Amino acid sequence: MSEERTAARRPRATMKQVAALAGVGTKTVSRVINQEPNVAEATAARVWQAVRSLDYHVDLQAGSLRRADGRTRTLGLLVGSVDNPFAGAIHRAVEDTAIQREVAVFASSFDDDPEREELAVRAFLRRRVDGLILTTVKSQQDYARSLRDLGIPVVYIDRRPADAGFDSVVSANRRGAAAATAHLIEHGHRRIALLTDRLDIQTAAERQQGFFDALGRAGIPTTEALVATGLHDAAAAQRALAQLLASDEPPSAVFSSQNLVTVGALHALRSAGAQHSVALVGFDDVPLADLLEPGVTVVAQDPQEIGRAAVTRLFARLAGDDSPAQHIEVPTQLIPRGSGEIPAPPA
Amino acid sequence: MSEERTAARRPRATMKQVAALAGVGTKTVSRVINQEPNVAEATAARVWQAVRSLDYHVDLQAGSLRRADGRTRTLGLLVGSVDNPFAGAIHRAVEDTAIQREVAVFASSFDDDPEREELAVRAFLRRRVDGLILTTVKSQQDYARSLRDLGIPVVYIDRRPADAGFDSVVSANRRGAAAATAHLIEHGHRRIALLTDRLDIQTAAERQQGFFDALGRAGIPTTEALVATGLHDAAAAQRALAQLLASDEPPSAVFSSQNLVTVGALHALRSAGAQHSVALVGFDDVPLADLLEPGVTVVAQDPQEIGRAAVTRLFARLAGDDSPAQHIEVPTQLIPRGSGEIPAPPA
DNA sequence: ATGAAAGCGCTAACAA
DNA sequence: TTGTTAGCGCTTTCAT
Repeated sequence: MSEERTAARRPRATMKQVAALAGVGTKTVSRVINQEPNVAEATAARVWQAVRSLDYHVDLQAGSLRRADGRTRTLGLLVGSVDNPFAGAIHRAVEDTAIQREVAVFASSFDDDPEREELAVRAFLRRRVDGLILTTVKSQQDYARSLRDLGIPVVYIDRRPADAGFDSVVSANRRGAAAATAHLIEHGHRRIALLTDRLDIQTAAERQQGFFDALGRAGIPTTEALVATGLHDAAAAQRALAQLLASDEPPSAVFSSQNLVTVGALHALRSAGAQHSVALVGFDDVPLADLLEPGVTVVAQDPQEIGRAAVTRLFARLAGDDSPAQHIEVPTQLIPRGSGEIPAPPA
Repeated sequence: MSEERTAARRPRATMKQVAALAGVGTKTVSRVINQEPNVAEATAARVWQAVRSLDYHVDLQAGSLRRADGRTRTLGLLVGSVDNPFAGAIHRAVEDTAIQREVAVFASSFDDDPEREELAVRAFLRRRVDGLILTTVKSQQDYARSLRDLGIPVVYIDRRPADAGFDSVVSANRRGAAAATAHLIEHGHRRIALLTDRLDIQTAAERQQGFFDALGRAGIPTTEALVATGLHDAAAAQRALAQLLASDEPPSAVFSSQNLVTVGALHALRSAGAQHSVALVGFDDVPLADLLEPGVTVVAQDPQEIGRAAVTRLFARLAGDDSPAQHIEVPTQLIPRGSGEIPAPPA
């Protein structure tokens, strides 16, 4: 029988035990642990000694139950999927700021499912998070009233909520998409395909608008555009573009409005041997885009900055900032790498 | 003055208030909220009514303070960086299982810094997580005794801890690296460069061993190998390989032992115009590897399976499984895509 | 500088 | 089926 498994499972030491061992009251232990003033150095030393000897770890949860501000030093982050590089970069930026303030982050994925959005927010509430950074897909955030009434600050990222009274940080979706499309038009394209996600997802809808904005400005009738929507993953995007490419009047250029969709489009172009003849601009950067042949031209987002701005806003609210809600738009950047500069074939 | 900001900040409703409104005792509310048996349907209905009308959300933290098992329904996950796709896939797999059990996940990044590993574990302890899934970089997990004494189950991922008494789930690092190297040798290479991370990182050390295993089996003297270590990001890897390629006796093949290192190597090869002449096999898959020219041959890990196996193990421990520690090795898979099949130049 | 007592919101144990 | 009381580990308040 291994020693490990039969080892006594000692329960967590409590502040009371530490106090007893150090020969002080619990409040003094509390003062020492929380670095409050007015503790004699010798007393503090005895307390730390007892802490070490009992391997004591404070229970922050119990403390927050009684603490005046009621804070749990905890924060909830909801993203499409923690597995998506866009979300990963945001998450990291949020964490980097949170950790400095000794705040822990609950991260959840919701796959753009309205029901899971609701459930995730309620789960965060039951855990008494101090604040939230949320991606939303619902047209109405019905839980928003609860949050406001409870005074729990929320910053929306990537998409804006129905209620403009909440802070938000989003990319310049419409303008970025228009810039991407205009870039293709400048290279002579008129027959441009739009590959995009479900239109109930705000970013997809806005990027579609930007696409149409650019067509309109160039006087290209909307009817010439080839629009495939509802593409929620790379495989769907690949199928959709493959079909368009095989049609009688295939597009000479493609605007893919999201990172996974771009990946699908790249596969479709490659399968059709069209990567050097059909132009492509993607919204949101993809890894190794610069090493492909041709390089993938993208309108890059700045997820790191989105996360940073959001968490900064959140901590400002937690510090008592009650100025009007800010709606931050993080600029996108067109990065030409080759695929977007393929000219249209002569008419 | 906007109505939103002046809105009354109503404090959280308590169970007591719900009980009062429903005209029942708090224990009855508790029973209803927790779906315990022995509550009349009519009573339950009145309670739910009160819950809705007060917008009540139970405080799980307060509950766990008194609950017999003391569980917080919370779990800590420590990874290199939540921004790395390898970690993202693991995280997602962990979350998918956790959410089914209504367990929330704290995710932290530690950048392979031993000090941050220590701090992260202590932060998790103060939050009273029920269990931990940890990546480690320390040679000794000095916090491990605390965890065992406290009876907090831990599953290590990606790297094994010094104490074999803990469960672990890792990739077949040594064998996978040997397979990658053997693959290059089979294609005629003898002068092979190894690009790897800091050797105090266990995975880097094991993959180096695998590399040497393969050289040894092929009778290639170690002295012929070009080894660059301490490469912790893509930029460092790129610089290191660029230097090797510019030397008098450049390698004819490269084994890069980690995803970021592979990305750096790809850039270096491209810059030197050597992507079609110098062979490359990477450890851990990289996004779009199949679309590069040539495709990137890799020994793919299965992060999704690592996460799934780890969280499964963890929940088993939480359910009382006290069988001996399991050390799971998740197989890797060599995926030939072109870069690893470039033959050695004639001697 | 220190400690005693009360109580945060909940669940356990027991009583009715 | 329901309610009452105590107490989880901590911080507050107020005393000394």
